Amino acid sequence: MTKPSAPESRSVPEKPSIDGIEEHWLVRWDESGVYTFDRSAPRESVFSIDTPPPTVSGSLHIGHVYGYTQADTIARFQRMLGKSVFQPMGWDDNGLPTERRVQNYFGVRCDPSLPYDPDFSPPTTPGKETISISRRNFVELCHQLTATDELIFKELWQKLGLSIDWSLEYATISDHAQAVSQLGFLHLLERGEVYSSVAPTLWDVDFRSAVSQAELEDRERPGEYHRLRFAYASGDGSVDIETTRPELLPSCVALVAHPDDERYQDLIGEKVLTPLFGVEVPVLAHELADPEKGSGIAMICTFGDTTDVTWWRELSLPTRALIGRDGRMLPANFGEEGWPCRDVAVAQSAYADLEGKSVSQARTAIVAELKESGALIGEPRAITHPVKFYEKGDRPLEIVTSRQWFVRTLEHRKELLERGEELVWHPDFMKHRYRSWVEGLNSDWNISRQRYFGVPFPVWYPVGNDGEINFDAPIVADVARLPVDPSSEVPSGYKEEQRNLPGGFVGDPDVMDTWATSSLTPQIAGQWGTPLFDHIFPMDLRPQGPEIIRTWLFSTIVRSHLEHGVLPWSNAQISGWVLDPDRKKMSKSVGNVVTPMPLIVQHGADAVRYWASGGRPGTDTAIDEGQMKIGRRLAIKILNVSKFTLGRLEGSDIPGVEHITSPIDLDFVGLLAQLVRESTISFEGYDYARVLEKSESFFWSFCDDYVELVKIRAYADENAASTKSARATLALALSVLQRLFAPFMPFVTEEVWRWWHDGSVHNAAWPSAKEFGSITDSENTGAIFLPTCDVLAQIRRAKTENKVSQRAEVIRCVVVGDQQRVNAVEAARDDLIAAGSIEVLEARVADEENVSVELRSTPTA
RNA sequence: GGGCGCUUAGCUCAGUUGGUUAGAGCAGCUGACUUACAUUCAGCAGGUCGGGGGUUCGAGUCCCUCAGCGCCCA
Repeated sequence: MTKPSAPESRSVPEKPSIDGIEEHWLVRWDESGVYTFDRSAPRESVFSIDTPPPTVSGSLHIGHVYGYTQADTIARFQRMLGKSVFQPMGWDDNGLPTERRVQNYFGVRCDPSLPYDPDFSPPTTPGKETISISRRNFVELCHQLTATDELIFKELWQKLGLSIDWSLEYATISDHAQAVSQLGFLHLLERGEVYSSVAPTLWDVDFRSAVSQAELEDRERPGEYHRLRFAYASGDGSVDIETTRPELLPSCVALVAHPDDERYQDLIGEKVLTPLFGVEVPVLAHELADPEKGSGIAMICTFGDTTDVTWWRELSLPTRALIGRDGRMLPANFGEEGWPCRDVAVAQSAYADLEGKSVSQARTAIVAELKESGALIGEPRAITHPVKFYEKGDRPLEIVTSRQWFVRTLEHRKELLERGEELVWHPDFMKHRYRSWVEGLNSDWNISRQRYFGVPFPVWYPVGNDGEINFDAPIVADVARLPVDPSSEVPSGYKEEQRNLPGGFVGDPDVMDTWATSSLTPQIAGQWGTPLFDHIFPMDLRPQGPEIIRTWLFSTIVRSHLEHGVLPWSNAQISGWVLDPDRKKMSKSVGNVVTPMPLIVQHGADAVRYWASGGRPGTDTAIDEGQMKIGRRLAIKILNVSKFTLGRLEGSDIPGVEHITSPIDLDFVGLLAQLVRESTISFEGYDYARVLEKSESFFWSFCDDYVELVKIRAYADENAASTKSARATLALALSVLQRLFAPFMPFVTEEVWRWWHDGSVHNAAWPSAKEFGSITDSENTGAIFLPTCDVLAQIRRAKTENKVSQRAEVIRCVVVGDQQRVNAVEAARDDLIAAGSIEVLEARVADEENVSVELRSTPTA
């Protein structure tokens, strides 16, 4: 612990203020490296935190302030416990949000077919016409824009007082991060944990990119059930199905009903003909067919939704894919292999109306055809149903068949569930979110994205002499060369001239899903491969919001499990939502998103942190400027009481704990010891909010009761034991309270701490029992101080009720009560007399409990 | 459809393994310029703890059930 400085170097400002202290201490902290991680610290004395880096292209959000502050209180507590705290900050810049922002900000579009233009510079404001630029130019703009965005974010985190070691700053699109990401990929490839395959893929037709299960969301959309009549292949009867996607009829491969559905028992195993196209398809049974839905029998198409994919896979059905990557109907080849039908000419003519049309145009067209043919029974029936969307997309997802890289997750489901149990969740119930997500996984993790600003796959593929690309034998990059860009670099053993030619090679054109890189933040920030990594990994804490459990938290566990065979962190602290002042969820579309900087400027960082620290893990909190005002008031009170208390200690040495001898002081310090003990336990259990609440309540009692009781005594004869006792107690309590508040209000506590200490409060030791010498809290703790406070309150009440000043003199005060109460009053007699301006104080034992107060002059009421 | 969480004073929230008369802050009201602080201090008032049922000597707390709100998964 930092020793109090010599009295002569103690300096308490005449008129202390919290204005300007933030700028002052930010500079000093930076200069003196208060938050610098000690790389020499052994793992057991390190506390490492894996904060998910924000996407700087996103907007500054008060939710970040909320969660990051909560994690920072833990970081600061651990630092004060003596741990070397590894708390880096990064920027998650790769991926779609940045691409979109660059497109809008500069008015450009990436066209990978264009050559690089070294002289290109974007217009200062986007023009009317979108400018097409090469991939490399586009990526350069991404870097350029994120660099400026990063500065704005960094300023916010610093202003908020996050105790980050900025020398560890990282970005998920840096060369280092790319190398880590590619290395991680190659390791998975080597072990067969990642594979490429042509498979049904969730596809956003606007973004022209694959999307993973984790990026899906259901949206309720209006739709129409169309009742279609399928004739039996035997020619002997028909069955009606209902579908919201009649345009997929030409890619129908089967009908399906629930195995227990009595209506269709006889039909299962039979064949039917699709209307218009005359394609013979089987009627099958599967549990996922919902008897309640539509007519209870559904058509399976390749592919209308994810259930189709499940049926297709589990029932081993053929593929007749008709939706292209642009969302338009592809050419169909009825009569050719894989496209059987009764009459090719009829089928082709029916399809001619659909080919090349968008999904919705094709629907209109086929409905007209079906109507005409009589296969559409009745009018379409309007319904509302959940439709799968890419979370950032505007049109329903389609499912296309394409080659993608997948990380194996399904076969590790059991182990991943066990990892979820092994992780300590704060709050505990958040683990259900993880469990239900893992249990509901229905596909391996697709990590291919057909985008530009991301980490490329470090592989090429050989092109055979026949011009066929051999995807099964990828040429992997040498580890020493990472990061590589296969679109501009050449695999060893080849020459650039051989690119895209028979006998040569092609580079993998895709980039990785952002999560494929973001899931490696421990490895990126911890500089995997260097000794640092072993000092910080596995990490201690992952703080994050609840909305990224299925993405970030999950994918990070997957990577750590597959790569290292351990959990990436031992604890996960899940914050709640920040709601707007009316307790509504904030969203851009509603326009109620609150940006944090103005709040920090107006109320001060300590005040905003006070508000954020009041939100318990997993608990939603409304933005409450009232709470921030209370926080500000608390900061000012800390300032003032520190000034006052230290003023009492001026001109003398600060007496040590051994000078605490007065009974009420001993009792008060016992309560303080209790507070410290409980606070430490709460903090160790990640219950920072309780620490703040308890400390705050104790602090106000310290100010309003203890200080009021002893302020006269602390002024009295400097050499008297009672004076020394009061001064020692004041000093100890102040020192402890300043440190208890330090994780929450780093600026004001640093300000007041430095008035009497040389080092930073943030490097000071967390208060502990040993500072209290032989004074401990026990069952009887509070037996003197608390009744004394009660008596004092009764005296105050009498004065208030009689509308006189609190300084008004009491001629006579009689306290009656049990023996303990009488003992307390006797023990605190001198302090009570001083604080209450009492002339005669009597205390006697009685069955009843009462305080009678006789004032000198009672005003005529 | 399955799951999780929440519901306590006008507002925002505490309330630990069941245990005196359910707490705090804010807002409200009434007072006091009290030499650290009026960015203060003292005091007052305000609740059948969402509804119903149960276990118990005793339930805000445990169990069942219903309702509303929020979220997760399918």
